[in-house]
Amino acid sequence: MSRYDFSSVEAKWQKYWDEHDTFKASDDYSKKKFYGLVEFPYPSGHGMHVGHIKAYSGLEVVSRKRRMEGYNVLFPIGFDAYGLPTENTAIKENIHPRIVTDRNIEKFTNQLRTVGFSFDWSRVVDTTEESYYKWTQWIFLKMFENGLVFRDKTSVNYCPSCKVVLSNEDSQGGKCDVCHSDIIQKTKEVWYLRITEYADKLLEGLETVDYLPNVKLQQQNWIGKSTGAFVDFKIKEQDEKLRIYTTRPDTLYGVTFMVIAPEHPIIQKYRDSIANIAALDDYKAECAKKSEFERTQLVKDKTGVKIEGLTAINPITGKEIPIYISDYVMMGYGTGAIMAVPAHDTRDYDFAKKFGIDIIEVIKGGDITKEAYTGEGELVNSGELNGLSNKKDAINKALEILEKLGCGEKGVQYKMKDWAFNRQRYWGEPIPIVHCDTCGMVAVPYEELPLRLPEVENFEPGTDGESPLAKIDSFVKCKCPKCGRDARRETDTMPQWAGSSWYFLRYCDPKNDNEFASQEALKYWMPVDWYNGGMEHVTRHMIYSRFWHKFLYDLGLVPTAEPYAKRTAQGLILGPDGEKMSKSRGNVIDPNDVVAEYGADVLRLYVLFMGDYEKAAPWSESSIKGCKRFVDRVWSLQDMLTEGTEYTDGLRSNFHKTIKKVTEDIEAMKFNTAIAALMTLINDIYNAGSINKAELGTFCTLLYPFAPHISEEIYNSVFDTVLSEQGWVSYDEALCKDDTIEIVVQVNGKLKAKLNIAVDADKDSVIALALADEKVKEATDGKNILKQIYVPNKLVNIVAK
RNA sequence: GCGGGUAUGGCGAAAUUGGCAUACGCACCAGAUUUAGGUUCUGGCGGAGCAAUCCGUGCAGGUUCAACUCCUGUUACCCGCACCA
Repeated sequence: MSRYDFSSVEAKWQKYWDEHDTFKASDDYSKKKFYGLVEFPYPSGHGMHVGHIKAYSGLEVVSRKRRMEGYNVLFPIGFDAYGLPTENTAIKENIHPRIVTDRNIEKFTNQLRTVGFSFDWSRVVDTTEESYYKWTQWIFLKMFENGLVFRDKTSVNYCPSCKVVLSNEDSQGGKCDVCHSDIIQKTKEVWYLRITEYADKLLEGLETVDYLPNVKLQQQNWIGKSTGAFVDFKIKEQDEKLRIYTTRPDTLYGVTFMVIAPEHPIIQKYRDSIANIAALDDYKAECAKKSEFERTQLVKDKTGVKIEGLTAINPITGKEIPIYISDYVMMGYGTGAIMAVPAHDTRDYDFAKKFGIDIIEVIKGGDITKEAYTGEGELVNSGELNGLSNKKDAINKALEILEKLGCGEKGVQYKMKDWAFNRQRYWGEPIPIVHCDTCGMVAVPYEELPLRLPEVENFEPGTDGESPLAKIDSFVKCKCPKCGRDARRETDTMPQWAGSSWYFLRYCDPKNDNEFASQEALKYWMPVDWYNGGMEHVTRHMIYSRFWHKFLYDLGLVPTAEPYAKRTAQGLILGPDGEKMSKSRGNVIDPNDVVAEYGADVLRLYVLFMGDYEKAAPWSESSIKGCKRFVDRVWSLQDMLTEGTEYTDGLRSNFHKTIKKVTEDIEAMKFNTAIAALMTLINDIYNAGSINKAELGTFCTLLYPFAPHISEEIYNSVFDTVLSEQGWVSYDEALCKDDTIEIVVQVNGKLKAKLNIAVDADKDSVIALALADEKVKEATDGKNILKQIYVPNKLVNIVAK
């Protein structure tokens, strides 16, 4: 057999699949279905790197296997094409983002096709197409209609480099998600989606889905539900109450001061009666200047200013308590005010030490002269709460007292905040709202959707966070849909997460002009049976899309409460240097180069063989050669081909075992060991010296999900039929076992001998055989045999002393 | 600081979940084929030792006939959140 010419074979089968619609999902809703979803890419100008290939290869293998198992498979792909990098390229090269997007999508498409992924190319979605974003706007208006959209003027995350307002999810770690600049806080009126309204549903829904434990946990932590109490403290000098949130109302007797955020409105309200208002203003201004990063670096060194002129009264003890402002209390969480219990909270403790405030122990167990005690213990110095040592009981009792006094109640808080939903940029979906002086905010009528993105000369954002759309008079000036008077259009656009929040629904029915997808299609295809993607999206895209989905579910527009039944994640491919792949490090591996040198099958095999699918692993230029050799050895199997319609005796159990292993490993995403099993099998075949037709057919089938091109080619040349149109192979559990088996004989746990025995031999005969062994005799000579352990088909252990 | 994870040959990694530690691949060594090899094939390959044997899964203990696997403690690295009251 001549050398394997991978490039012509791969091109041949890609053409065949394309022409025969091999991977097109059928509209026959009577079949059993499988919906496998991978995160659609953002088509950047750099093209894909091998990390994308790994991300898609997992479900690619599963999907190919599922089709052979008789499922109607939906395995779609699309492009999440709105976003800043495209717009920045457009500005730099002075061309329209549409052109940049089309160019990039073409590049990505070519790359994906070169690798031979079995996507249904007839269902491609592009979030920037009118036929798609029309429905993104439509869902937004539904939310608007249902009170989930609002505007608020508060402190927001702002990226000075990108010149946009960012959501909390987009500014994790105090850095901009797009350009990694430091985020600053700015007071601005922005749009919000009321995602917090769905916090409980998002949390509860996690109980019903099959996500990786890690994915669930990160979402739980991100939502960050905490239960506690709101407590009202009277202000001595005013007819006013200061409301705080605490998780430990049982420590109320230990409160020796209070802290409110520098931005707390009560300061403005009573500024005339605060003696040191100038000092408070100065402190507040200083805090505003600090970046998120600086604020978190100063954890130990607490700062703050005492308010002269406002004093709180402890509702339970009646004691007077001073109030401070400090930046360790955030306006964005709870009520922006806390009761400080320095004896039992490390932050309050640090603050009290610095400002010389009393520290009163109310929970026994620690040494509060040294540090705050945050553990559990018996309550002391706490009036009627004294003696309680169970935390839960103490909290309930405290709540009871507060409720009786009418100055407190149970409360729940979430770390998750409402979703800042607008960006001051061009390349996004226009927000379909009109501002009318008479009617306020008015929705663009549904029949006018899509509200098209207008043509612009200049995509540069304005200096003070103003969208480029604001400069287009013809876009901005409009009539109010309600009253017909002159009005202004909203000029901000949606964040890039909008389009990806429902794309999996569109795949079910991508060409529909009347609905975002038909109920019939949704009922059949949803939920997504298996979703695979990156860990970096579990607290952004996944939370957002689950929120949109749950909203649509509440309106009766989608059939399932959760969009994804199962979610897994792939590990990163690191550069050959072990560092994260990035353009700046220059360690990016281009899949096109790999395909050109080794072929698509080798690339596909290698990204799955390199290690545990869920773990990060560095790319190795030399290791990939092992996969290349394997593919060449597969090709050479044709040289040892013999006739035969059944497995030969010497290889029968090897084949059954390998079918079982590969079948199970694919389901468990253990692709590396599945491929290793195929390598072991081919070594066995080489040792046997020949392979018959039946065996080669099975081998090609097992290899097909991983390396479909060479599998199709060999199978086709041997059987003259097309492998991708055949079924999956089965195995017989009984035939996975050999007739005789090697078991281990140990004496006192140390390996002494190996025995070949019949499978399922009885205990007595095996032990007799073991005791007869020379080495065993030697090791047990002159000793008492205390115990004989026999694990069937595994080992014998003789315990002797 | 809190939460989660990982640690096994020179390297990437396996181990039926308590039962032969290192499958499979890379690298390396030896032999064969080849005019030649960044080809192919065969064999070897945890450490020490001539050997029998001993030691060996981050470290220290423990449970067990038997521990990479379970328990206690500890160290290092990675990821997520981070003054969340």
